[in-house]
Amino acid sequence: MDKHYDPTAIEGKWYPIWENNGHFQAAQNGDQTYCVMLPPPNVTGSLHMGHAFQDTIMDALIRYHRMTGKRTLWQPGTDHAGIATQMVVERQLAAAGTSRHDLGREAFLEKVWEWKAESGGTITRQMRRLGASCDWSRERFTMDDGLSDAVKEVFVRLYDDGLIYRGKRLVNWDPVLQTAVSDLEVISEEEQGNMWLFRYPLTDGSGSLVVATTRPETMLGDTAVAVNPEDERYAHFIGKTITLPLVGREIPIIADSYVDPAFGTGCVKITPAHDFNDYAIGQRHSLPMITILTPTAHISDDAPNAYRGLDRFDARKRIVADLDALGLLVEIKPHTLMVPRGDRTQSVIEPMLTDQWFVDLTRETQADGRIGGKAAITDPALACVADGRVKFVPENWSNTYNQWLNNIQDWCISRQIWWGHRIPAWYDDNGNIYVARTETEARSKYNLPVHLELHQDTDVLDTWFSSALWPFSTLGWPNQTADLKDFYPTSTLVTGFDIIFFWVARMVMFGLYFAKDVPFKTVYVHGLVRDAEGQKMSKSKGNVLDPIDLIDGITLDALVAKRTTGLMQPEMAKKIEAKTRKEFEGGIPAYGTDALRFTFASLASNGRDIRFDQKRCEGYRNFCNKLWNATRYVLMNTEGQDTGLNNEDCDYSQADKWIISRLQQTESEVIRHFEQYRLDLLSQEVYDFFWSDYCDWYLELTKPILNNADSSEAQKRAARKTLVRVLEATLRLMHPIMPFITEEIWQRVAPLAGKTGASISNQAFPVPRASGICPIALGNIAWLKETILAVRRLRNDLNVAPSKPINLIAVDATEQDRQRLNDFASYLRFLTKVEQISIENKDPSQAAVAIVGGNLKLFLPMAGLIDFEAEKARLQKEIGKISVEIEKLDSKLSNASFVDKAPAALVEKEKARLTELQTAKANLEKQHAAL
RNA sequence: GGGUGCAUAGCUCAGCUGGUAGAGCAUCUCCUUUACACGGAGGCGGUCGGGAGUUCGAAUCUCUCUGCACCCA
Repeated sequence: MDKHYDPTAIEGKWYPIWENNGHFQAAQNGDQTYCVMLPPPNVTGSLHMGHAFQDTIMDALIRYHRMTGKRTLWQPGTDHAGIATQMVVERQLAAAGTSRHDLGREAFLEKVWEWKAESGGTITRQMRRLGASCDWSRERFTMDDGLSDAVKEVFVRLYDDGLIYRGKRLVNWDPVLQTAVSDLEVISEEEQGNMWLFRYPLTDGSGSLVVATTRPETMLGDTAVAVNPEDERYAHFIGKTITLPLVGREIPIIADSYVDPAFGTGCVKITPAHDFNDYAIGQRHSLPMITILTPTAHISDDAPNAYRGLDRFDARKRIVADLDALGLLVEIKPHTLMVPRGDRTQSVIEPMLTDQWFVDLTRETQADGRIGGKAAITDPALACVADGRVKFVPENWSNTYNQWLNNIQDWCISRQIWWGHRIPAWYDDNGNIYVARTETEARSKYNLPVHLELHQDTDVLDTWFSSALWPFSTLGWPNQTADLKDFYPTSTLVTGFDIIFFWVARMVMFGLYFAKDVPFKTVYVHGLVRDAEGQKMSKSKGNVLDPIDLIDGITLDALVAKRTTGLMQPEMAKKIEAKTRKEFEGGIPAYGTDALRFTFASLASNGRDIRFDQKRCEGYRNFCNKLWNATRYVLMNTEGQDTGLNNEDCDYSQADKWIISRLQQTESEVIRHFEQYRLDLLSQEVYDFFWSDYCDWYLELTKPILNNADSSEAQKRAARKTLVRVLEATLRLMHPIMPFITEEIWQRVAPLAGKTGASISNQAFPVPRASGICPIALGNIAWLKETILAVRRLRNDLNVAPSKPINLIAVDATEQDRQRLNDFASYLRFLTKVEQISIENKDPSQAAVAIVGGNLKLFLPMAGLIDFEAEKARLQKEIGKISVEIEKLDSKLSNASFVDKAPAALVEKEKARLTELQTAKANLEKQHAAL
C-alpha cells in the first residue's frame, strides 16, 4: 500500500464493479424491505452541492439497510422539468435565430428530445461518482411510456371522479413564458416603488374620492371603488358611483371589510381581473371582470383605444401623465411593496384571468353530491400526518405541512408550454370537453360520431403533477405489480424543506388517493447547503461549488473561469474573481468522494442549514488517510501471519478486550444514530472511535506485545486477531458513509478476519454483542490512559524531551494500583518512554509529582534538573484548579436539600469525587511544602 | 399579521428524557519515534444572547426581551 491515501487511485474502479455485479439491485426475496425514492433531478441538469448532500444521506441510509439484510431498493430516475427544460432549448433556438413558434410544436419537441439525449445522463453519471447505490436497472424518466400512462390514468380518473375541472380563474401568469405558473413558482420580494394617489370624481358631480394604488395601469380595468363599511369618512359615499377617468365607465362605490382604513387613503380601486384580493371582492360583489392585458402583458383591446398595444410599464407612464394633465394626480410617494416575480424568468408576474385546469382540493362535496376534493384528497393528506402514518424528521416540519394544507387553494395544473404531458382532453368545435386516455377512447367513452372533429387540448400538465405519482408510477402503477406490493409504501423520503409543498404534500395526496396508502413512512427533511459565509449558493453570486471539483480538485484559475463565465450580470465577474481568489488560494485539492461524503454526513444535523467548510472536508480527507495508514500498520503486522483463523488459542490482553468492548459500544451508538437519522452524531462517533480509541490507543498498545520477543504466540495471535477483526468491523460500520475506501481496504483485510464475499456492500452490518463488553478491561484501560496522560503531562510541563529516558516512582499505591502498575508496565514504559517503574512507600526528594485517582502519586525523579520555583508554580496551578472543583462540590454537598432530594447514587458519586479531589489536593500541597 | 428555527471556545457546530460544558478547525509549545507531518504528544481558550421563573440543581424546561434567518399571508 502507498504511504498516502490517494482517492483517485481507488474510487474509479469500484463503482463499475458494484454496478455490473448487480450489488445495488434489490434482492429477490427477504422478509423486510427498505425503499427510497430518489427525488428525480432535472434530466438535463448537473449535480450541485444540494444533490450531493442529499444523495449522501440517501445512500448512507440505503447502504445501511442493505447491510442489515433487507430487500433494499433505491429507485432512481429523472424529471422532465417542463418549464426549465423548455427554456433552455428556447434559448438555444434564440441563439440560432429561430424560435419554437417558427419550428412548430412537433419539431420543437423533437429538439427537446435531442437535447435530452445529448445532455441527459450527466447527473446520473455524477451520482455514480458519488457512489450512489441506486438500482440503475430500474431507472425511470417522468416522460417515458409507463409513467406517461400513469399520468393519463390519474388525470382521467380524477376527472371522472369530478375532482379535476376546467375553469376561468385568476392565476399567476408569466408574460415572458406566456404560461400560468403555480404560487410556488412565484417569488415575492420587497422592491422600491411608488404609491400613486388619484382623484376619482363622483358621477353626480358632488365630489370625489382619492384612491391609492401601486399599479396605476390597472385602473383601466377598475370596476369599483371600495371603502371599509366602518369608515365614517366615506360612509355617505357608499352606493354612489364614480365615473372612471380616462375610461368613462360608471363604477360603484362599495363597502367591504377587506379595506384597511388606515392604509393609503382608505379608498381602494378594485380591479378584479388583475389582482387576487380584488378578485375575491369582485366575486363577493358580483363585479364585472375586465381583462385589460394581453398574454404578453400589453394593453388589450378591452381598454380605451389610446392605450391599446402599449407595454404595461409604458402604459403606466402614459396613464399617470394623462391623469396628471387632467389634474387628477394627487400625489406620488415612494413606497416599498412586494413584487411577485417568476422564479425562472424574473419577470413581474401578472394575475390573469384565463382558462385553466384545476385539481379540486377545497370542496367538501360536489354539486351532484359526490365527494369533493377537500374530503377526498386534502383531508386524508392531513390525517395521515396527524395519526402518524407519515412522520416528519425533524417532526416540526409537520407544522409547515399542515399549515399549507389547511390553507390550500385548488391546484392549477395546466401550463401553456409544449414540453410535458399533454392534457388528455379533447374538444369539439362547440367547446365540449371529452377526457379520456386517447382520442379513440374518448370517442367510445362519450359515444361520439366518427366524423366529429376533435382537437386535443394544447396545454401540458405541471411537472409536479407527474412527480406526485413518482412513488407508485415508478413501481408499475396502475398495474398491481409485485414491486408495488413489495415496496409501496416506501420507507423514507429524503428531501429539502423547499419542496414540502411542491412535492411532498402532492405525493401524499395522490399516493393516498390512487395507491390507497401513504407514499412513504418517514420524511427526512434536510437543510440547504450554503457557502462558508452562510450565503445561498447561486450562479449569479458566483459562490457555487461543484461537488465534482471537491472530489477531483480544481486549479484556482479553472475555478475562477467556471464561476465567471456565462454570468447574467457580467459586471460581477471582477468581484467574484477577487473573492474566489481570496477564499480558494491555491485552488481546491482533490479530497475524494469519501471525504466529501463524510463531510456532508458530519454536517447533517437536524433541521439546520449547513455552511460548507472546506477545512472540514480537509479534516475528513485526513481521516481517510488515517484509516489508510492504520490499515497499513495492521496489514504489516498480520499479512502472512497467524490471525487466529482456525480458532487457535488466543490470550487476549486487557487492551484487546477493551477495544472489543469499545467496538460494541460504538456499534450500538451508530445503529441508534442511523435509526434516528443523526448522521452527524454517527460520523462523530465513528471518527472518535477509530481515531481516538483504535489508532491513538489500541494500535499503540499492540506494539509492546507484537514487538516483544517475550510475548507468547497466543498473546500475539490475540492481538493480531483483534487488530484485524476490529478493523474489519469498523470498515463495515463506516461503509454506508465512505463506500470506496472501505471497499478497497476491506478487500485486503476481510480474508485475514475470516470474511468472504465479493463486496463489503453486501456484508452484514455489525451487530453489537453485550457479552463483548468487558467492564474490567474498560476500567483497566481507563486507569492506564489516565496514568499515561499524567506522566506525559509531567514530561511536557517539565520540558523533558520525549526521547529522554526517565524513571517513574509510584507511592501510596493501592493493591489494585500495584497490580495494574505491574501488569501494564510494558505499556507504560512504551507509551511514556519511562525506563524503570518502582513502587515505594516514601516520597522521593527532588521529584515532580502527578496524582492519579486521588491517592496514587507518580514521581519523576529529577535530581539536579528541577527548577524549584517553576515546579512550585506548576503545583500551585494544579492546586488552584482542584480547589475550584472542590469548592463547587463542597457547596453542593453541604446543601441539605441537594443531599435530601437528589438521587442517592448521584450524591454518593459526588461524595466519592470530593474525597478523591481532596486527597489529591492534600498530596499536591504536601509536595508543594516539601519543595 | 401568522408560523418555524437559530443565538454555546477565535471560526463551524454537537450537547438525547435537567445531574462535573464537548468536537473539528484555528492558535501556542515540543517532537521527523520503524502506520500516518494528510502525523504524534501537550497546552491556551466558554459567567452557554439579556432578564425572570420552575427546581436541591438549568446550556437543557417555562415566560419575556433583544438580534438574525426562513416560510406563509
